[in-house]
Amino acid sequence: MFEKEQTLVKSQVAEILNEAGLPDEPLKWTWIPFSAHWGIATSLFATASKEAKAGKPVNVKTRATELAEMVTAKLQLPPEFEKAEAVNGYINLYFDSQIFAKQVVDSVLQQGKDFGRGEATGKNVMVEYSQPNTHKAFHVGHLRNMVLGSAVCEILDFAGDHVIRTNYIGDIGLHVIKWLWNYMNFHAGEVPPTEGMTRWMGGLYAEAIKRLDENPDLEEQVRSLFMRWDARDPEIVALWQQTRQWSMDAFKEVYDLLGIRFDHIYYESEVEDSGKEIVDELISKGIAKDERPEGAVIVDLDEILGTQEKYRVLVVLRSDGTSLYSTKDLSLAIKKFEQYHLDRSIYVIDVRQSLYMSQIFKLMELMGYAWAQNCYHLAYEIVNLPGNVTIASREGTVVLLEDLITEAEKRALVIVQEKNPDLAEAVKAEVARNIAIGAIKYSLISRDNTKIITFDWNAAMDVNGQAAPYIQYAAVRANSILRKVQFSIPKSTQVGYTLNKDEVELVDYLMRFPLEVQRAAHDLRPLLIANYAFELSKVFSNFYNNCPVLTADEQTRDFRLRMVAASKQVITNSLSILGINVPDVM
RNA sequence: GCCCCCGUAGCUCAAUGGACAGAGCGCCUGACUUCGAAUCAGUAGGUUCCGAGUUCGAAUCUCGGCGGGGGCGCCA
Repeated sequence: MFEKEQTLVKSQVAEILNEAGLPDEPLKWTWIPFSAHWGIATSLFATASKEAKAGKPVNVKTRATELAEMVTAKLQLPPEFEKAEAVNGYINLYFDSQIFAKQVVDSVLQQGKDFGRGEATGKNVMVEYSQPNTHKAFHVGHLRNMVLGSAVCEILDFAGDHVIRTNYIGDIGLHVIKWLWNYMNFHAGEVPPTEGMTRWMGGLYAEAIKRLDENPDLEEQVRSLFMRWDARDPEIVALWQQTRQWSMDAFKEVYDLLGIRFDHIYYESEVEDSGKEIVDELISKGIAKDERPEGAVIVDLDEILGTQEKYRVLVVLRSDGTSLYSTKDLSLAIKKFEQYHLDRSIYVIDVRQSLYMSQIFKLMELMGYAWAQNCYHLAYEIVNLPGNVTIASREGTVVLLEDLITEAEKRALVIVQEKNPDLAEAVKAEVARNIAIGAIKYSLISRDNTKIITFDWNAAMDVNGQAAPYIQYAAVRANSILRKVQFSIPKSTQVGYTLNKDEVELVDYLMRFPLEVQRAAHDLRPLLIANYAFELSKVFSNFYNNCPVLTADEQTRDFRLRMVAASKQVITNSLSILGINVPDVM
């Protein structure tokens, strides 16, 4: 925002340095910290350092101070700037509070829900996330993927990319065959209950694992069932289709509840055959070695690339000719680029698959696909249970998603009941849902992708401190003020009074949102938005406590009302790209 | 053995290579007749795991340790 004014001043500074015959060193501009006013700043250490390296006998620190003083003395500030200061080798350029505050608030209110949206980049970016396996249950480990992936999609979209949100359903593979085997032998004809379908599906899978662990001889039956699937035995295919649909129906409920959506859904089963064709191609090209029947079909990446213990060996087909995850992923990667004209393909997958992902990408490169370098593995750490216990559906150490959400809603409802007992029951339920889901999502997003999250019931549903409900509450309070004036926001006028520290800080934070969006998109880190939303809410809460709006004199009241409306808007926008709703009351 | 990630206040975590390392929780003390106290103000809490190096400047980059976690041929 205010790029024109900023660019003008920045180029002026560069010109002054240039005219003084100083080395050309790009300046890095940041915000001025520790100030009741706001503006932009840059240090001159880099320039001074370059001078010193060029042989000039200067002390970098004192020279930077000198330069900063020289520049600020010569600078012709545009009227939008209040003053320029040289401090400790820094140039601080202060904005004129009145003028900038008006501009910031005006643009927020003009742009509304689009405030912060970046210019269209014209880039097609595919983000694959969620990737659930049918015939298994959703648990909190999957939730991190969903929440992260979905937020990344919304952030990229908001930042200006054209995003294709994709899901990749694990609807076939050994786990499905094991489930079918258990169903056919011990649960033939049963149908899932209408409530808790994923629990039932997951339960049957865990049972299959248990039976097979207890009696390894039964593995033979599973293998022969896999062969029947491979031959597309009609009975197996029909049963598979039926049971797979049960899972898909259950998934849809979860996605709807969490407000998660997809533009395209791929299924493993649809890329299985084409994957095998690619394996044949790899063999004929001499990239893959066919060691069947004794061994599998493998690609020795280290041997091909001349690396050592880096890319290792990728198995692309089982020795019995059945497909693996890799078989299908090869085909899918190609299909994605063929179907959409992708500039970038992002895979949101947990960090344990880092080697595997790099193998797939590298193999694509070896096959001659130039786009391989535009594939990116967005790795995130897993969610553990207390005591470093890994969540595993086969171990039964899972916290089911439906249980988590149900419990969170229950707890949220108790609080709503206590804080706001007069609300209609339906409203209470709606509010509780927004708070519960917001709290869960925020707890997963407000940690960096590389950090392991230890799941804890209380932490996941935390409604105190740095958590979604705090942020939602700030927006709700803003909304309450606006309701008092029937949501009639005064028209834009000059700011006719001196803004205090809280007001300046509030406008400062409002202004930063578009930049935070770009940064979060660039780094693929929703955490940055989560932090920003909290900081903004905190600043707004300060403003709320210290700056009376409705009882102020007219001039003050009018601009403060506009600040309140703008704050509500930006808080809402920032939570919105994290997939968190803001209720009207709570 | 090779590779990746993490290590910051008692706990959970932040911090585009920049000015004084910050929040939340917890502890203690205050503020509701006041636009909603799910709030706010204040107190206390640090050898940023250790050691070198690069740099004008390092929690951040490089190297070497220590501690924890993960990955490495037919699971996904």
